[in-house]
Amino acid sequence: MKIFNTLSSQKEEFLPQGSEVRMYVCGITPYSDSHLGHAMSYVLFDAIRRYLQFRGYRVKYVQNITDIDDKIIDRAARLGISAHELAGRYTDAFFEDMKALNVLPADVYPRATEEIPKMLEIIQGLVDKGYAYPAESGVYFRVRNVPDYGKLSNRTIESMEAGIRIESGEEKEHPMDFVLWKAAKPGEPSWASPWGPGRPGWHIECSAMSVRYLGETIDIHGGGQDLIFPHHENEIAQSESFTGKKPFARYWMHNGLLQLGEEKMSKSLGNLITIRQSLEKNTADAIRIFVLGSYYRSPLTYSEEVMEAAERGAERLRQAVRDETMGTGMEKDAALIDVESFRRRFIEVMDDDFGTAQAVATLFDLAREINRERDAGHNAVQARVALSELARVLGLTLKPPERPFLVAEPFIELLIATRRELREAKQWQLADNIRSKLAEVGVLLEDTSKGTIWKAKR
RNA sequence: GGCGACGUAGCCAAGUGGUUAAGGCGGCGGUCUGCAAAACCGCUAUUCACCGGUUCGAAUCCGGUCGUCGCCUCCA
Repeated sequence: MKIFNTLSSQKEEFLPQGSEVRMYVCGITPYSDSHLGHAMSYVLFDAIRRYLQFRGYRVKYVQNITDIDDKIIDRAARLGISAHELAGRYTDAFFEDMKALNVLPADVYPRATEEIPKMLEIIQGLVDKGYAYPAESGVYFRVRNVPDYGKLSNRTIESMEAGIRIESGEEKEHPMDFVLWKAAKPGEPSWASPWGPGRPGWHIECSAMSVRYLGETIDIHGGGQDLIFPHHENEIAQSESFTGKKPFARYWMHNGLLQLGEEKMSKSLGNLITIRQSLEKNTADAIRIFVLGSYYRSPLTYSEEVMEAAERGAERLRQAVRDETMGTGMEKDAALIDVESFRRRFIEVMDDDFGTAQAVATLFDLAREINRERDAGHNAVQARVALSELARVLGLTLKPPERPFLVAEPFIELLIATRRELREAKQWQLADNIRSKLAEVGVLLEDTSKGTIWKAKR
């Protein structure tokens, strides 16, 4: 298996340290609803995790929740609630979104506010070793003591100095130094520390959680490309300085960013589509096909049209696995489909840095084979089982979408029965009328050899 | 300005030195159907932004030009 490692800028053979893959993916800051950019990242890493398990690895997956930061504090103050309450609310919403997207839960979701002791331990260690220094406004990391600072984002301290503006009142020894511990301002939530009451800086939590739950060297560290600098660069600097062990993470994986129109979809720009908005119009399978239909390191542009295409594709796969359309008198599997070759192809493309786009294409090809056999009167059971199984590795359920007409179902069935009688009496006009009227209210009928089936139009 | 990514059919998107350039959506024609839908079959890029170069051979490597995007500040 090969993985593109941001650290080396090339594909490397994946060799985990042990039988259990230790994986850390940067999580959210819960101050508003999560958007499709988040969905992209977490769907991807979910697929990676599922694939590693499919290949026989045990995986320990940790994802942090940054439940204290400037934006949470600001937003909570404006709403007149506590930062804790606000963060809790959006963390719950995030979990709901993930569940709806069929993202498997992480093994641990550590929250920043619950990991303060470990952070203080690391900060103290960094101070003791001379990698950090306290000042009035907080404790800072001394970037110049790290000779290889910039190795992940491919930049040097010198090259960055040019564009840096030094703000007045800065207490930092060097403009690139970053804060580990922020001294509390009046009215802000704070925790006691040897340097006075305060709260953690942004990067320290990931180091603390990573080390605590996964050890000093982890296998895979993932996140969006927007985190490469400064977040992951600083994580490396502080973690490796603290533990004295390199590398902090053996494989750094970064997904490309979701674009909306001409720009990146992001909270700060405000041009976003939330996961729940998207789920109102599209199924989770469609969103996953949209995300996994291209190479994860490339940027992906959202549009209604592309989502619609993904939805139709999802429907096509569902059609192939469902058995309502299979006749009862069909021959069972004449072993006409070489299921193993599809499985091999799936593994081959996924082994090459998680080629999900080609994996999805493999699913479509298998679906076509299944449909072809069905048309020829063969019930390709094994192939359909394989399609479901491989789809599940990508987190696709291929289950029919929820039918939103629960109460109306008996009436729909009644209309279908009436229409059947009309068709038997060759009252085509009336029968067609029922079909088109139902279509107008979002119920699509299909007359198959086994009878009429219906589905809800999304 | 520095670092990085990218430009493949109407749209999305694989492929990164050598058989007919994956797959999805859309479109057109056909099969099936009372008609549809779904499904299947066929067609839909002699060509991979442009210009040079290397090579027996390049979408794939090198140089240049044009264009798009990201990061360098909070962000998946």
